[in-house]
Amino acid sequence: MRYKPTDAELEILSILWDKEEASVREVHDILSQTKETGYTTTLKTMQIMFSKGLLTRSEQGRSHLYMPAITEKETQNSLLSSFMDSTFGGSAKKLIMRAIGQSNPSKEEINEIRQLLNELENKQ
Amino acid sequence: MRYKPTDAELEILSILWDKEEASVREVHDILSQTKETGYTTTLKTMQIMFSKGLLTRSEQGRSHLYMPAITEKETQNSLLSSFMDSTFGGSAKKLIMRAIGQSNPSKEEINEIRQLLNELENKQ
DNA sequence: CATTTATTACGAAATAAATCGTAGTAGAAA
DNA sequence: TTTCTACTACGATTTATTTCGTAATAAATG
Repeated sequence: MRYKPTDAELEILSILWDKEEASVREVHDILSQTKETGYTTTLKTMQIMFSKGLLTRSEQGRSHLYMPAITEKETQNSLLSSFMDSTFGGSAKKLIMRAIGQSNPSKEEINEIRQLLNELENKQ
Repeated sequence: MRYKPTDAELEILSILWDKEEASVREVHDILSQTKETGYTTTLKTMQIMFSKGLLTRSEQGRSHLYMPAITEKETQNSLLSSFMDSTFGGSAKKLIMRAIGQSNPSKEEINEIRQLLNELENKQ
């Protein structure tokens, strides 16, 4: 797949990953809580996403019900890898260390990360 | 500061962070090793970056010597934080766990990350 | 049945980013 | 001195993305 959604597309995808499926109206109502935007803008963006294959849709009476066509995880992975390339010269370590340093994780989070490191080490 | 450079700008900044300072010609020669692009495109982009305050420059004979006006670290931090927001819903933990899982760190890298976690824990 | 409302479709404008061509010119080379 | 070369400046075009207005119409409401 490897399609890189734009910013506006990603906002809509996030809503749909959360709700599983939704009409343009529902998406727009959520979107407009945090962003000044017109209904037809949301509609048009979702139509474009449908035509690009980012969303699927089914007829629901006279309107449509939209669903994401790509998973949250594969999209995050693909965006993460291009972000890592462009901003951290491809170095995962640099990105990870910086994110840890910048985010001030709680004790619990630190332990979760430790556990993941242990698991990875055991697999090697 | 908090200015978010575009992709093309970031590529140029990366070269200048590495070389400290460089002429358009030098930047372009490096850039064109990995990317099909014309000299005046690089020039124009750097002029725009200068006018935005992303670069400074000094007269060097008839040409200019450009330097980054923002540091690598502050730029990475700012980009990291907006990437975290847009792609991982603001969750540093999710981003970190994913990056670790995806990157398959070596034993040495795992230990470096562990050490950073220990340091953070001791500070709390 | 007539009117209002909610929806889609779609063209087009607005905005942002990247690209390139041309003109002018200082300095180097012939 | 004349010609060539390398550089800047800058307008304009191209491409991508986002935004919005209008028309058409099905369904709901009065």
